Amino acid sequence: MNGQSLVLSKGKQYKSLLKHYAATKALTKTTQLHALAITSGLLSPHLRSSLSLSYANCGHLKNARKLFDEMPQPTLFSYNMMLKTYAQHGFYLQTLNLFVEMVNLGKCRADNYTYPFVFKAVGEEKLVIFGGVVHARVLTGGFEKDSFVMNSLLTMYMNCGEKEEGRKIFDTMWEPNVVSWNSMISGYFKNGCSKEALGVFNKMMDDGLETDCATVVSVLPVCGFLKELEVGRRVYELVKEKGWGKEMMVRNALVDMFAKCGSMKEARFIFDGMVERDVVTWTSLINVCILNGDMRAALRLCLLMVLEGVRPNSVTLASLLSACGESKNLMDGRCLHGWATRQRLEYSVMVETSLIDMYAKCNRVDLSFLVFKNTSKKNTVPWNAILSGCIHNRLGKEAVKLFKEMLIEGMKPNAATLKSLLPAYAICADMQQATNMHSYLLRSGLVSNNEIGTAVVDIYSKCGSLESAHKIFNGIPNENKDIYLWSVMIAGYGGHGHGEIAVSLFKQMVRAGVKPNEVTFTSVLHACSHAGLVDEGLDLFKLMLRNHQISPQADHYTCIVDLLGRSGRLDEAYDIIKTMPFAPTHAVWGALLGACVIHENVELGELAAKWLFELEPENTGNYVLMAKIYSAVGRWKDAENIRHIVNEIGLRKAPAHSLIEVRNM
DNA sequence: ATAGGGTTAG
Repeated sequence: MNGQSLVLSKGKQYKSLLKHYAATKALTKTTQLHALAITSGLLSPHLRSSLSLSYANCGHLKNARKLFDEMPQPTLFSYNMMLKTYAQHGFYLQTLNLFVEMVNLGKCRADNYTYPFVFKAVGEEKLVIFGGVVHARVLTGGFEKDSFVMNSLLTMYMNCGEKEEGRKIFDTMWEPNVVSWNSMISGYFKNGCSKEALGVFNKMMDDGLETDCATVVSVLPVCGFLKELEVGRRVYELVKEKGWGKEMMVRNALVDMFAKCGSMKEARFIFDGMVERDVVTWTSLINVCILNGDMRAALRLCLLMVLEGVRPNSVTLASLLSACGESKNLMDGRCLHGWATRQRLEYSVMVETSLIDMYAKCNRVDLSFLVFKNTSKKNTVPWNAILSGCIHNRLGKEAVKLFKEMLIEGMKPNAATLKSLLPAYAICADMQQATNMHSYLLRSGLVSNNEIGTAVVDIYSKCGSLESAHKIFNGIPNENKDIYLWSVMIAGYGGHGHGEIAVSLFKQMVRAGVKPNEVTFTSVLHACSHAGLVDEGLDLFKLMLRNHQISPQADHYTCIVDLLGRSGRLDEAYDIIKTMPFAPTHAVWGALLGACVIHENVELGELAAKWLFELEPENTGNYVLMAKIYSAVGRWKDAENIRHIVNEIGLRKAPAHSLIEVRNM
């Protein structure tokens, strides 16, 4: 054997070895062979290609790219493999960069394998403009009949939020297959068109088209969202008929669908019938408990999950943490924070966001900031969370400051950012800042968004400029005036003592065919009580009680007690409290006590105070008010006794809680 | 070698 043929046979041997290493993801062996190839001078372009592929499969992207770059003329296959590797590992921008390099430098023509990787990356990065350019290349390149290319193009548009474009691709497709149909279902659902998604599925069934596992996995979340239990059951029948019930994904989707449709029995039946359960199965069931408000059961399931050897992921923790926030359950929230740390999940964006949100909702925004400080700040979601956390704790100035920092960091605010931020300007009530923000919104074109428009009206009202608020209100077309906008405008006038205008706006709203809800009634009753429109308020309250779609809440009773109490009709106020269908809250008794202070009524004052001392024994304000009544009527001794209690509470109360180190949990 | 599916935070 001469030298030449020895090299060739060695090269062949190495190539087949690398094929094996790539399949078994043997990184160490790949590295060893790489070194051997260098030292023996056998590193040919062909071997580089095999080595690159092996590194790629082992997940060592750096070396894969290095060897790729060392190839004098990478083949189309090598390009495609590199693109695939980047796309599979979530390096979408690198995918697109390499694609541009490959096409623009004229190195290779893209083929039917290239485009799906590219469209995947475009869809994930939501670069729809770029996607359109690649779309054009697909057409000029004559790929419009390739089902893989066209399906990936369809999904790309759906992932970019362009459902109309996606639909167009589907409608003009040469031969839509089951993947195309499934993509339409999931695409519509992702874009908030659940009805259309269900329509696509029904059409598939009616036309007797081919369906598969992915079809049912796509349509089941739609059934759950729409609470279409009957359709969900039909899908379950289909699953049994086709024998897809062994698939974990199908079973998980069934558990979730039945749970969301409120059929715990069927959800449990599927769950219990599963021999193997993964983290998604458990998370789905945990979510069911959370939905039912049973945190203890949810935590018990966590324990069972761990005992079965299934580890939680960031979704599991995010669900549990957000439940703690909703129920102001700081204790469990902190334990879960510790669990997240031990599971090395605390630096996942989703967990960070839920932690920020949970602490803020538990009124511990100091801890939210501690978590936020350690986030990467490259994602808008944690920013939005800390902004809404500030708002929840009425830290308007801090929110505005954070927003400015966010802009400086180069973050792009989205609609959710502004929704979180805008109440800050209403809290600050600083006209200058509000005007600046308004012009920012006008420039960004976001004012046309209904929710944002409502927020602007609210800001101007809170800043005291009812004229500006009303001008914007009038500028919104009548058919776009929804209940939120009306409520804000009514509350604006009510808050500044213009009860008559508030009531007349309320009547206008009803005439315009917008049904008042609990919030509108609170606003208008509040307006009446501020302006002393006692009978007007009583009439509205009676109207509300007669309207059976609206259930009177504690807020409404507080308003009406305040209204009657301020005008001196204390006995009537107490009569109303006695008719309440649920236990009066501290706010209701507080309104009565406040009125008793104004009108120096000892008897009812003592009654209200008795309840208040029981409901919120630590609130010194109640004792002070009662002392005030005693002093006013000359019962100095009683007043003195109560002031004494206030001092005792003050001494007993711990000093302001110190910042607790979360990291030590 | 290439396309579609399950839990989820602001």
